[in-house]
Amino acid sequence: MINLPNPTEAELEILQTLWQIGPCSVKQVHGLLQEKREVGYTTILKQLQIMLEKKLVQRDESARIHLYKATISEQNTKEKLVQKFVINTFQGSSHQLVMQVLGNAAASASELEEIKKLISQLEDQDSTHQII
Amino acid sequence: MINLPNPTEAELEILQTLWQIGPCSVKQVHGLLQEKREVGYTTILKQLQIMLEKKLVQRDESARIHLYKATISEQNTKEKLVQKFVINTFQGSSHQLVMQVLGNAAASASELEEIKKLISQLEDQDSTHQII
DNA sequence: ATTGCACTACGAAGTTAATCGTAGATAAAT
DNA sequence: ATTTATCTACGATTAACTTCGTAGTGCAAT
Repeated sequence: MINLPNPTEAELEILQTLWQIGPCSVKQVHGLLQEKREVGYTTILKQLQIMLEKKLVQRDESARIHLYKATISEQNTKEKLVQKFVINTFQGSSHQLVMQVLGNAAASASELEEIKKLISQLEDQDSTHQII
Repeated sequence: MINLPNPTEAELEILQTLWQIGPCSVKQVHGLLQEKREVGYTTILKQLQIMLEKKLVQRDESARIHLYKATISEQNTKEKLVQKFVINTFQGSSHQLVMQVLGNAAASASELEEIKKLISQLEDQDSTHQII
């Protein structure tokens, strides 16, 4: 497992659509992004070509219309992005980040419930095999 | 209240030290950052000058040695950075971010406790004046 | 007064990101 | 077989960030 570079903003935007709907043509990706903001077709094409060089995606060239798909997983990518963000912004304290987000974003009751549930699970784990 | 641009990575690094120890000379900032990584004196100087133009800092020029201080608050800045990050990476779902972080970063028992406490407070608020 | 030191100002270069226009190639439609 | 539409390839441009070298300025110490 070689370590690929973190995707940039524009690249992440494209990856999100690849994650959502699987292998795509340039046209498809462009169509979806176009709904959100004005962007040229060749811009997306070029991005995908760059991402191919960086091995962030791979493509199927068997047909005339090339199909691109992400080579990196959504989960793993987001983990790394979060990690970097926490280091830059909260000097490595993910706990601080959570407090910040919870205090800030109005969470719905059901969301809070879900988070509580996760915490309970974590606490159970902690009591058995200590992580920290 | 005009809206200042989000600080870049290098700028954020400098802001963190200004937030920590208050108004600083270039020398002080450089000294602290130097402990973490190799960086030239004039690099920091230039950064601070740029940040001055952007109004991210203001400076006291009364003495020969200029003193810089942050014009934007730590809290507010981090809020905005988190907001942007959540939009880019989790398509606006801060709830997803929290789940990701909690599931990932091993939190200590006391930290989990603290988070639970915050959630309880939030739930109390919700029952009185509905936020969502 | 001269020299030296510490600080600021400014310009320049190197990088990376992001965007798009033009050209060339392939297939489809007339 | 031409023409038209649809793709891909590639180069160029622009802007932002980051970094640092050089030069100038003024204070301080001899």
